Amino acid sequence: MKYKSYKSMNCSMAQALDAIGERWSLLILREAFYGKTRFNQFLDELGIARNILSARLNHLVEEGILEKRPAAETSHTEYVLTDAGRALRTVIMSLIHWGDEYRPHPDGERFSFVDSQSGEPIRKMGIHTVSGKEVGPGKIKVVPGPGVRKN
Amino acid sequence: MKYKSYKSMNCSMAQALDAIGERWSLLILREAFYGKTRFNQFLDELGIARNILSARLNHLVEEGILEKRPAAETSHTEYVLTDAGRALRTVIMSLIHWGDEYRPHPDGERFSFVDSQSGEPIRKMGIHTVSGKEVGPGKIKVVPGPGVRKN
DNA sequence: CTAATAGGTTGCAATATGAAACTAAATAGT
DNA sequence: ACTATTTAGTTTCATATTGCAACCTATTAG
Repeated sequence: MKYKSYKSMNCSMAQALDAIGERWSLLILREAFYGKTRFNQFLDELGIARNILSARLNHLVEEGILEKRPAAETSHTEYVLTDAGRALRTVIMSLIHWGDEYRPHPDGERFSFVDSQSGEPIRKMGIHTVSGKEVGPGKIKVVPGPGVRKN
Repeated sequence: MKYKSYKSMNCSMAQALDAIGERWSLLILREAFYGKTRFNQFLDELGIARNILSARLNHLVEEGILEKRPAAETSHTEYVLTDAGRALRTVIMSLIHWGDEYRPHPDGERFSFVDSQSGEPIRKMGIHTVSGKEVGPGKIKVVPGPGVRKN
């Protein structure tokens, strides 16, 4: 991480990207969502180089997004999502929905998602007001809060 | 984009990341959402190098996310979001919300967002079923669709 | 006890990024 | 009309990151 870091920017998104914006990080996290936990599982699934995978996993652990620990009953290592990691599911789901719509697979949807409790399908990600009304593109107004600083 | 492309992966998210996953791309798009349209506006706001900004803008145009055109009344260039570009607002909003929560600014929220029609605040991004019920972390089940191919 | 698997590290070539200098065209000021 | 400034880039070069392959060590399986 010696390319210019986004950390100095006063922007939540820049902070997020500093944690997960490196090449491969989100794909690793997607696999973690799909239940993968081990070094070689990520390796096989993604076709990423070993040294890069190692660097990314370490970074995600440092950032508090994954936890590294010995797997129960064995001395294998496993990487599991923390709360902060699981909270990235909205980012991942948004990217998947965008890809489904604008970069579709010719044969149809690759995966769909359902609520594991009710079995009900998951709805396309959208932006809503607190009262639940959908907010269309271009209808979002930005309001500066107390944490804005002008350089 | 001559690093190994994610295009060959059969995953919607990989396709999305191929379009917007390069360094700086999402920050440029955030500025576009905030209403910036011109080369020097992006430059001043982000502190990105000129050559990189140029490369990213061209790539986003190729990917159909921005449109490059002469601004009305002048011969200046402007870059504006296409529909596909505007559809990325869920990704951006998800990242901002994650950053607000897990990488907060000590003085408080940097920006908040409201529906420009009603003025009502925008709700934290979440995952919902089609009937509107919130789906918690770990409650999402993945269902393979017709577009899955096993390498 | 031996081979295979898991989880790495190291070295090197190929690529990407960042900073600064340089262009060229359009606009603004006098 | 002429000059200075702004806009939107391109080029060059040093530095940083990525990708690939080989190597390594500790566990587990047979």
